[in-house]
Amino acid sequence: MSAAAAVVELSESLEDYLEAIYHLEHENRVARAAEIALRLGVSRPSVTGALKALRLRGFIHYDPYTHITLTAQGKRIAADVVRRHTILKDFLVKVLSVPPAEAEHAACRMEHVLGTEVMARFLDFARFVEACPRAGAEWIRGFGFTCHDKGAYPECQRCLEAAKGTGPIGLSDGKGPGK
Amino acid sequence: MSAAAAVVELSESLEDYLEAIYHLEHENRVARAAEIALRLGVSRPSVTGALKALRLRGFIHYDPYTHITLTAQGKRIAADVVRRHTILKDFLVKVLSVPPAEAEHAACRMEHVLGTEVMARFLDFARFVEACPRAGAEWIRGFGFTCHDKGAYPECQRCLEAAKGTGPIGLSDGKGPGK
DNA sequence: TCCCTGAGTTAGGGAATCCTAACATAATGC
DNA sequence: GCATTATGTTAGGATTCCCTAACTCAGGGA
Repeated sequence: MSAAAAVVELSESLEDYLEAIYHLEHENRVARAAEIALRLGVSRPSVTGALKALRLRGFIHYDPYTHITLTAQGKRIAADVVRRHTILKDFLVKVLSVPPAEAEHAACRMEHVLGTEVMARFLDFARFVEACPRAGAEWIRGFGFTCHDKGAYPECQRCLEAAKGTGPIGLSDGKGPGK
Repeated sequence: MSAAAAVVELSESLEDYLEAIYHLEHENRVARAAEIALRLGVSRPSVTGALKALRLRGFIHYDPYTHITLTAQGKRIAADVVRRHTILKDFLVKVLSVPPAEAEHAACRMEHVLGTEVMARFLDFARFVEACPRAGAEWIRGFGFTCHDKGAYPECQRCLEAAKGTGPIGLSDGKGPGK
């Protein structure tokens, strides 16, 4: 959209590499291939390949046997991926009460597939819920606690009972084939 | 985990094919390759390849030049994908007020990456919001309307103003690099 | 200084997914 | 029944992403 729009489409995989480099650069000032491999659970040759692809696109400074740092453009993209990740994880944890470890995992996947508009809604909603004095965090907590502590918000039980029945949302009753 | 657990891991791509076949079977009783290709925006040879992969895994009845139908197992998996899609789209539209077309697109991507637990939270939350007399649909609509009609719920404006500021959620102020 | 170790790379492959071009089959219309 | 058209398949290739095995390079210790 804007002039700052990404010229090159990044694959999910390359976004993951960029994100890892971003984190490692923050932790250690530079990223090293072995650490990237460890973090992403891939082999070192896979990292080398990805680094070449990222350099080709102008996202990292890199030459064989040198340390790796993000270019300005790379930093911008990586920061955006990290931002999306954080927004999604926060939403999952704070609004939907998904356990942090699972939220982390789900955010890792979701971060690559949602557009700017949808991301903005996730962010706004989470903020709204935390800020709204009419319902807000307390209200949400009523929902959240049901996942861990059925008795914490007794006044919410009635709503939850209703919600568990076949509501207007969802095709089935929620006991699909599972997986 | 259970005996009903998927024995074979399906790729996102194959899940999409299965989903398309499911819909076409419902619309036309049988699915045909050209329609699948049209629906998924791929070439007909790509469909042939996918059909072989799905047959190999026991998800469809299929022989060259014949019509395509889902096996019992295929139907189960496909129905689950469709269910996830519906839950996510409903959530995006009803809770986050994402425009239907965009919600459709986002749901298409999300449906492949979220586990059972997270899906359950999305479903429960949407039902809860619609069922809760304390806040529920009205409350959510206050949020939703802000996306389309700033003045509809004036009593929500204060919360929304607060939410727009730098809240506890999100790394940046929301004006990231965009994409 | 020289060698050893570990980090990084190249070489060579495999799986998944898509494509185009060309061929085979089925269905339709006269 | 036969030609035309639409549908479906095969052949051949490109891309992405990952792997293992083997080689190269750089830095630390004797």
